[in-house]
Amino acid sequence: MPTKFLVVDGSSLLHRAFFALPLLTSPGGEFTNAVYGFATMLGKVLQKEQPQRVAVCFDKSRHTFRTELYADYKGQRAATPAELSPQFESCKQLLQTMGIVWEEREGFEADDIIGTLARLGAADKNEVLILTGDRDSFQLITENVRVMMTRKGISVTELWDLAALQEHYGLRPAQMIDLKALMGDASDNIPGVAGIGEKTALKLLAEYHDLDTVLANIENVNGKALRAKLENGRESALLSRQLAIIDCHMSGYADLTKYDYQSQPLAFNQPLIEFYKRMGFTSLLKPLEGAVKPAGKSAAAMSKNGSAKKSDIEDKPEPQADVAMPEYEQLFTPASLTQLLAAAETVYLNAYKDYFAFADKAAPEKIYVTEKQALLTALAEPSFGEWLSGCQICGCDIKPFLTMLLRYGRADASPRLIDLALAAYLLEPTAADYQAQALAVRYLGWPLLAEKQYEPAALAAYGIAALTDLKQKIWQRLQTEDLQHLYDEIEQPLIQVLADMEATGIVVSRSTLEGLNREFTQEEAAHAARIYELAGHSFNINSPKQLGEILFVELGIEPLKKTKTKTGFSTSVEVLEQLAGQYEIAAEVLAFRSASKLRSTYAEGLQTLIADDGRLHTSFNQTVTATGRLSSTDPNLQNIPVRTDMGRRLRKAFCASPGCVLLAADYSQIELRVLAHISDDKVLQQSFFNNEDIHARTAAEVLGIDMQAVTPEQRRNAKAVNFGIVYGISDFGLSQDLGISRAEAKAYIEAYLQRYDGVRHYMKNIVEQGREHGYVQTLCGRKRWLPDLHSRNFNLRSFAERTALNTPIQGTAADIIKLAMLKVAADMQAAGMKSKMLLQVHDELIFDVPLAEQQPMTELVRLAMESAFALKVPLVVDAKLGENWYEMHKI
DNA sequence: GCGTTCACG
DNA sequence: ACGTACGTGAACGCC
Repeated sequence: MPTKFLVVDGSSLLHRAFFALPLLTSPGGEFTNAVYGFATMLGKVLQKEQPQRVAVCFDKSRHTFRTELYADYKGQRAATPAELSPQFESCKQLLQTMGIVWEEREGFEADDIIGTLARLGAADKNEVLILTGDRDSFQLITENVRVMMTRKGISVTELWDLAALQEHYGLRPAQMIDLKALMGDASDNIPGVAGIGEKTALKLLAEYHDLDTVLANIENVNGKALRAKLENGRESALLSRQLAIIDCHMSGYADLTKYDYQSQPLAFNQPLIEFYKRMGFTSLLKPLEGAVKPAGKSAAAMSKNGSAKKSDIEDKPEPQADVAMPEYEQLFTPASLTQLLAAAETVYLNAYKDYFAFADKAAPEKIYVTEKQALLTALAEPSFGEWLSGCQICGCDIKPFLTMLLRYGRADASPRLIDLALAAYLLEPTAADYQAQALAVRYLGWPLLAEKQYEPAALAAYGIAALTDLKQKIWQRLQTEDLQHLYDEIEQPLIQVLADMEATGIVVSRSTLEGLNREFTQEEAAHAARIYELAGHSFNINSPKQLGEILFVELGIEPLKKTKTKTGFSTSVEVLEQLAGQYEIAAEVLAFRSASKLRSTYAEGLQTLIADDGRLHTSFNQTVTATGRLSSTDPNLQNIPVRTDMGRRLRKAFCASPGCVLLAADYSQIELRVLAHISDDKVLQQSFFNNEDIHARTAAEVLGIDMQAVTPEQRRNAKAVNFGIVYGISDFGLSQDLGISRAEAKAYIEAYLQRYDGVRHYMKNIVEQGREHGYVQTLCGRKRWLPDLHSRNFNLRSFAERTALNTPIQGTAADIIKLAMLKVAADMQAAGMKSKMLLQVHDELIFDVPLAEQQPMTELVRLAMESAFALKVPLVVDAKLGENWYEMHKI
């Protein structure tokens, strides 16, 4: 029985599929159309042909032996679209899950590997089938080698063998090379003979059989013009022939057994199911309906009728059950860790829950795991800290470990850091998970784990095992995406600064919070009592469902709005505010809610997180936001109330250390200044050069009046418009914000854009740019991918367009303050300041400052922040000093 | 675990 | 005609 060997041109098929199908995206936002097309085509052929061996070949880079021969080979070819490039990686993941081997080699094209494999595979009367999207491989056809080519997009495949070639071209396979040598190939930029196309070339080959004979008989060729063309094109034809010949004798492919392929029913290939789910290929999961699952939760569901429910497919990815865990040694006295890893220059670190896994990069198979408690004890060992400070740590999200070192014993620690989570964040800032296991799934094609089934210690070790390959892959991607400098110059150095801030913490007065708690509780009770009185009975005011029922059913108030899911009545502020004038109960609910929020989230909530040192140690997350901002959790110290006085009084609890004051330095209008720079809008820029009241100026411009004549209300409206511009304005949004009609809002926006022409152009250009590249960028080059700019869904597309407008502005502001933090930290160290940076609140930095350093710190911080980044307009910083975060006095 | 609400820039 | 402002995190109710 002869073997059937399927050899696939991966590069060609992906290109084919990419251009044939609309730009599809996965739930996670990755482009998927090419992979989808590839998967369906490959699936069909595997099904139909049942090959015993399969190999998929890819082009490696543009540089091949053909470009050595002829620099312009494929020279005119457009760059691979940004939406396609990442799909090659996804495609390789697909192949891995299917157990299919793929090949690529520097200096060669996919065709050369295909040719080599076809030659070897066809030996001993075995059969080879080449699946491709172009005609280049026709020259490889023999008795035993056939070519299957996709046509009409990807829906139809046609089979080419010796007979088909004879019928269509009247040629033998080897003559296909000569055909190309004569007629050239526009898509590969093979010149051929100028002025000779397919018709003439075929005629010549019919008469003279091959190129050499044609060239030897030029004088016999009919037609003077044609003879001249051939004479002039002789060299070009010979070169073209060289370029057209596929190299069928590459080394290293002799062992074909590595391509042995075992087809597996989808239901038994959990990694493939995960992959399809991740890609959103629901149609490819169809075969699962009615299929029997191998094991796991769904067994019970199937026992009744023998078929899995449809919901099994639509559920979240079901993780793989049986993955081999690496071996590791659990150390309960990790002082020995110092000895075990003492010689390591780079240490791999992976934390999972309260377990920390370590390994020496030079011998990564030896993994040690310790529990957090044991590690904390070990921190007291001087040698441990010394060793750590001298080595390099590589892992995912290293900051919590560093903060721990700084907080518990090793205040001097500053190891060099390679944080793959941060690197991956730059590549895909909207991903949900940057743990090593998750990155291994996305970047290495590892199967999704059923984490519940494993010990945390084993999972910590499992992540370690991925780090070597992840480092390679992610660094490579960082280079090709041109994001390395953001990692080197911003994110990586920021780790240490943030860890210092977290370890330091901010003093919070428990007694102040307790006092406020009593006050808020009283306030809350008073409003609750009045609400029950008005309602006629008591109920849970905090339940939007119960409240809606009381207001809009029992009391018969006309409902203004439904909740998003349309399951109930909306009781949001905007609704209640509209009702507050007419119904006392609405006003009371608003007051109740506000007191309730201040009590539960702040007065009580913050107290639970005060540490033994009397301070709050927040965590700044560096990989959460889509724009590059930081976020803060446990507790969130970036949303401490400020807008109402009642709430603002919470800030009295945030105090300077003894003998210190707090210094707060915030950027004035940083986002509008960034907009003035990016849009190059001269009116906006002039405002900042003149240090004007920016909102008053906007009102004056839009209304065509004098700045001095602007009323407070006019200024307020203009402010809303300025905010709207930064957010990616819509007339609806503005009308909601200002409580005006859409028509009025629209007129306002139009008037604004009349005066701010640069902004109008920015809004248009940035969306176009995003559509073209697939992403938008900040001034520092931070990227955000926006596949929905191509969506045919109006909603998704509009959202993406507003995001395209906002992200460069918000993200650049985020870049700037990060740079400022680095500069401030460096300058403080250089000046030997004892002050401490405590908090970052997006456009504001808070410091703990010894009394003696008030003056120099204020100057240092202002200077560093204002000079952190050179925009076309000045950056202006307002600074304040005070004993606590409430009483701050401008300086 | 998800939806609603509301605190911040 | 579509249904909307950008970016977060925490508490709470409810299933």
